[in-house]
Amino acid sequence: MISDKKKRVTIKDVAQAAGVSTQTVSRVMNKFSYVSEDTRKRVEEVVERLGYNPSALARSLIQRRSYTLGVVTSGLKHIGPSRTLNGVADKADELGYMLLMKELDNFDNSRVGEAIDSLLARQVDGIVWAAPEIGDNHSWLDERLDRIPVPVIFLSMRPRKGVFSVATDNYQGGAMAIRHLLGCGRKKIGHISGPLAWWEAVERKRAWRETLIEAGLDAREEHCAEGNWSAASGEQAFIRLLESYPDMDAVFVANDQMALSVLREAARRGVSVPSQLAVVGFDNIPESAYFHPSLTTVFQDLQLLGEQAAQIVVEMIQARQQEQPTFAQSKFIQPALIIRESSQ
Amino acid sequence: MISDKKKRVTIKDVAQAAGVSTQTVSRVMNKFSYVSEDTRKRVEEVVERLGYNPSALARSLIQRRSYTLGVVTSGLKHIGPSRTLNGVADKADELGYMLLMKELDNFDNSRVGEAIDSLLARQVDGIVWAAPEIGDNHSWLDERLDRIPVPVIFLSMRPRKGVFSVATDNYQGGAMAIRHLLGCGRKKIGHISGPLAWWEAVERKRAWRETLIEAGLDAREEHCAEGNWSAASGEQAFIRLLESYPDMDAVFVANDQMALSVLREAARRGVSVPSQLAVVGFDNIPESAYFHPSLTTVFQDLQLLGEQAAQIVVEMIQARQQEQPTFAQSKFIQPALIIRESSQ
DNA sequence: CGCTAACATGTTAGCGATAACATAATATCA
DNA sequence: TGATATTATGTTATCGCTAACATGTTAGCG
Repeated sequence: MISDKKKRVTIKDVAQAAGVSTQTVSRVMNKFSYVSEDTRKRVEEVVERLGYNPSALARSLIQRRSYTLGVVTSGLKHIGPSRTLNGVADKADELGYMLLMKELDNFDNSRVGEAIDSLLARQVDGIVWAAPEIGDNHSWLDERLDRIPVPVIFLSMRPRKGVFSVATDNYQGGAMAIRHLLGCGRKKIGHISGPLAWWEAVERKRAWRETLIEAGLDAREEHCAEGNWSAASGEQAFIRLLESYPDMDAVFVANDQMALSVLREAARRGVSVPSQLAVVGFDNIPESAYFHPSLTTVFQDLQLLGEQAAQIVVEMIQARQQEQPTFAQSKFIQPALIIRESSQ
Repeated sequence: MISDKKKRVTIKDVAQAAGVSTQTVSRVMNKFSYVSEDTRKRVEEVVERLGYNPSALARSLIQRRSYTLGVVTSGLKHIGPSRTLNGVADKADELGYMLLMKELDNFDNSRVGEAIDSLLARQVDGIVWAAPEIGDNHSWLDERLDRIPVPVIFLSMRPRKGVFSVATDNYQGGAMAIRHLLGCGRKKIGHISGPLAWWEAVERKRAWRETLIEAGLDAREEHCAEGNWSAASGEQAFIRLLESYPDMDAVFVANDQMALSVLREAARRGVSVPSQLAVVGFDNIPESAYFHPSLTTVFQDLQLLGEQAAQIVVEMIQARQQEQPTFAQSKFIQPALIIRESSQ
């Protein structure tokens, strides 16, 4: 295989071949400026013939904008984050932006600065921070955020004053699940939470506790077990919960994967779902409709979450372009309860 | 919120503040060149103080390389493609590359040119084509590929002469599944395939047919039903298959999601798995270990697939840099059989 | 017919960095 | 001690494009 040493076709080559200035070629490529029909035709022909593809890089450099968004993700191997990324990608594409990705797994705060710098070095016009809030992994924000010269939007983050964010309304989702179980006549509702370092897990658990208390029922710590989102951890948590809360008649599980384990372990032990134990999950992964029994769950639209994030950050970019002020907002996306066999 | 109108700190600002030339600053930033200890200190201090972050854009322009890979993905909302992307991202990060993403769902070949151009316009050093081969969606390759001036590697594509590719060995995976079932004494093995426009689905089906024939057994068209990878389609396919092949004693299902439906539908109809019907899936999604019964499946390492792709494309880039020739190769990654309850 | 407005094109400068070359000071060695 | 190598720094010319300004040409109007 012979390596092609063909040089890149530049605007100069086109200009020369068409017998015009580079500026004229630039005008043809970017429309909306005075070029005679005649010249336009001629230039377009040359462009076609030489296969000219303008360097977005050079353009970004002079225009000081790249039509590129930076996306910081984490846990991409899980379905949730990749759904979100998909939403961001779709909307960005629709709005004429590309995505520059930075995966940031198990990160300590020291790697954050690096990640941001590497995005900014490439002139991204805005940043979508799609790594979830875990422990204090967003603490860098206080001292670093206002030194970032482009708009940033955060996903799945606890609302903060002066910061743009979008998240599923985890509290509402949890409350819906519990109210549904209450509506089905259940009174002893346990909870298998996600890892409580996660903001989202805390919110779902808080919804469980507060909704039960509002209804005048018990929500003690022994009625709850903590998992780490994985099916394996769900099994363990369920086993512990069965011991600490033996007469429980329903369980709200913080995600579908752990709920799957609950269904299986219940089947194994001859605990009948839903008659003896009602189960409600969270997420609505595609498989959950095909669990046995099918799983009642809280649907969160992560695709939409991503789309909204991209939309908002682009609006922020445009506002800044036009020197309009923007006002930080924390947006919530409402989840929906999907009732299936496991709860009734 | 007042918008910061602070200008970007450039190499010139640093040079001026430190009382040296921009070239010297450049030398300090890039190491490995003669700079006195004294000057280096001074410049580094200024860099720190002003918060200078060199423009990768400007550097890319003059160096004609961006340390960025283009990734073309498809179906990111599914777990498979995002696992692969995760692999690419991890390895790219490790090798000092960033990722410029282009999502290409339901694409016709006309959008392909656009996608490639938009990546090339941003000077990507290489391209990872992670959109699977479906129908003739790779036909553009013949006439376009050698006009792409950077290395390209294709994932999950039928091997082609003169083209770099990496894929799971789907045929081997299928063969493993069938041989395992034969080893368990099954003789009437049905198949639920993926959509046969997909190369991967075709390979798995071919493995089913040929392995059975090698063993002197039947593999007729009525023993097979086609799904579209989704759990819903799996259910339908299984129902059809039960009619066209009523005395089947095992079924090889082309992915785990469809296999999940098979397990559920079997349970519903009182068909006992594995005693009456053995089931083997493909993929090893995390949930499959927690199906009831747990699912025997063929594990394909998509993370590794992505990593290998990134690794190879970077090697190609380096080879080209040093004007070494490269020789196209089609690489296969071996899957592994994971035996669980559903087959024995 | 002269004056302005709209159209059409070209020229120059510069985005922010590095390559390539030039220069000067110091160190090393025959 | 002069020649050569090493170290340290600066100058100039791009990379490929567009902004900003300049200049000409044609059309429209009172």
